[in-house]
Amino acid sequence: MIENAIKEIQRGAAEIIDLEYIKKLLKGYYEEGKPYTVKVGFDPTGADLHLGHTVLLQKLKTFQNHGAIVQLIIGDFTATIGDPTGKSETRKVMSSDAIAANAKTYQEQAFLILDRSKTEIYYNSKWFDKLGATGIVGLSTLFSVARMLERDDFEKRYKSNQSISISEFLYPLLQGYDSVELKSDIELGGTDQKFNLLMGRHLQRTYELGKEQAVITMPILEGLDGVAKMSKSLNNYIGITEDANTIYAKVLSISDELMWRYYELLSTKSLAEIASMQKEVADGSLHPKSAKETLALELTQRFYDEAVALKAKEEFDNVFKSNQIPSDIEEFEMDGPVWICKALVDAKLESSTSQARRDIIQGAIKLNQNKVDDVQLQLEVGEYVIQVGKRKFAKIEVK
RNA sequence: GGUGAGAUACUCAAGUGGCCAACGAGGGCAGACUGUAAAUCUGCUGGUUUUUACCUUCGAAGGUUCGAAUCCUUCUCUCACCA
Repeated sequence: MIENAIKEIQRGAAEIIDLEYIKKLLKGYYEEGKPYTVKVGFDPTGADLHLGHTVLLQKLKTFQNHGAIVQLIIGDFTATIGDPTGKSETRKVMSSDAIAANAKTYQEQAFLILDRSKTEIYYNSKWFDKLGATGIVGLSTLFSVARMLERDDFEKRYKSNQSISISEFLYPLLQGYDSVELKSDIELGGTDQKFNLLMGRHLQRTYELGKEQAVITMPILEGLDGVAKMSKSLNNYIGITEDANTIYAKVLSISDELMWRYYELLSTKSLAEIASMQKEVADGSLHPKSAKETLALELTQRFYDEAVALKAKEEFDNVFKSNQIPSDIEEFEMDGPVWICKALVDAKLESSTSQARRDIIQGAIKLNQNKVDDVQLQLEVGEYVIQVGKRKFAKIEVK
């Protein structure tokens, strides 16, 4: 049982620090019924979850299946500082209302995966407000600048002459202090969080808690382009609240290589199953596209249900295999006659009439399935289905 | 506090008085080919129904000039070295 649990926990993990401690916790649970805690932080500056976040959530769910209580931290205090991870330099100071709203949407989305009854929610302003300036200065004496600069992000930025603000040095300390306050047993995060996670261990030792949290880092999921990490700002993400058709279509658009990565990190199929599919694709007995369809169905189904997922597949096949028009497209009404470029902008298919003009010249615009080649075309009264490229559609009624 | 270097479009980066809506690369979008995949090839990539034209843009504000991304002044920000 414990062996099995360990295997599930190790799956896909980038690095596990102090596996022995995790084994001990599992033993404690299975032999004596002792619960243990797994901490995870959430930065409330953005609340829309995408598949990249679910890698972490799935792992937390695995822990819940094996007796863990998840400590979900809403970093309302740390949000005022900004995590230096990555490059984001400027971040607006958030109002507490906005943080509360983000925290709420975050929870709604997170509980699509997590077990609510095994999750505790904390706002870290609760202890940081109490800590005060003295406490924070005290905290900052516990770590040296030289060690802080060992951190990869900082080192790179320092060497490439980019600015690092003092407050950013504070961030890892504060995140680590959360672990002291909650006496966490395990903390999870992305590989880019490793430094911050290790800080938790360092501080727990300094504060003599008598234990040091184990740390598990999960790989950062690549976005749809297969290169950069999945993120909303790069627009290479699959949001978990997107509609079923979109999720299905986006999964199908990833490269074959990336598909295996997604299988490993997102699918609930066993590693053995995945390996055998991989083999079948390699020897030609399974078309890579149908492997991808299976994945797309699984992921769509996770956030909806089987019937909806199957419908998404059917819709997709209709549109792209048989070149039909999607059944559910946005409709716009406008007064005629209307210039086609203007209509494209009004239907939100193009960002400007100049862009629309360029796309017409390139033959990217179709009107009722026929290519448009006249930039000056006026749409007279009637109903039209207008299309940009392969995937953007709108229905326009000219009055 | 002192000295020096720098800030150009989504990113990197050329341009040091008119040939600049601004070289090049990446990214993005579109076309061909496909499995809406990848790879490859091609085109586009500030805005505007004046589209071989016009308008706005090179950290900010002023100034010089017929003309400024380019010269001058002040300011803001970044970095390096010294203290």
